Amino acid sequence: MSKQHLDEETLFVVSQTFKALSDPTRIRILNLLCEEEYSVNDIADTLNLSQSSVSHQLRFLKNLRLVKFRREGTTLYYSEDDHHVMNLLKQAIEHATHT
Amino acid sequence: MSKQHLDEETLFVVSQTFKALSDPTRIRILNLLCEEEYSVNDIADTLNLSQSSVSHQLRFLKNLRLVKFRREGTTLYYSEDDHHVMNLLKQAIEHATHT
DNA sequence: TGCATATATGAGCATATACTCATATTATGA
DNA sequence: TCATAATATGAGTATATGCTCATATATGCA
Repeated sequence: MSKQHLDEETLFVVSQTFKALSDPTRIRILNLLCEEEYSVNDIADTLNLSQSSVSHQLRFLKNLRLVKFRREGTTLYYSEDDHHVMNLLKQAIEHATHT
Repeated sequence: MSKQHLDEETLFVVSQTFKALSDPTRIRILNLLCEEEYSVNDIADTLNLSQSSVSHQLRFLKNLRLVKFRREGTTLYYSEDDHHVMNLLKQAIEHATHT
């Protein structure tokens, strides 16, 4: 099941994935998006964050393909795009709240 | 299942847990320890890291109770201490190697 | 075209982090 | 007690990161 030696690429992908989940702001954003889609400003308002900060973090998450978006006029609605990673987050939250 | 709002402490615990898993060196160390116990120098030799670096990272992981150790003379044998977090790591590795 | 709204982006800054080097601590055995 | 082996720790440094502020881009509409 688990490998004796981890190659460079696997190591990079895994560390980047967890890095995405290691920041409280990104966790809060992903925790919102796992329920339903949100616009950038809705995320900022809901979580009391600046528009710029949210946009920067969304770009980060989009680069890792953890979120996606659809356009409606000038508004972009973001939603989750990696069920597996979202599952890792949910497990960790479950674990943290049960201890 | 998932909470609407994440309280400060949950957010902190979850982010710290993923931060532990977000560094390639720590991933390599944990990947070793999930198989069997290793001494500090064995880890350093196996992974080609300095003794100091390994010791610093082990302290980090020990503070989060992700690893534990037993003493045998002057040698400390480290092993995993959080099955759940190890499971998160294994899942991520599995996922990364299957894409 | 011109203006308003929504979002993206770049620069700058303060903090966090992971490493190395040197040294301290701890336990063992002669 | 002294020397050695294994590990821990502190200081210093280079890089990464997450934020803010200002500005750019893009879409819709009059």
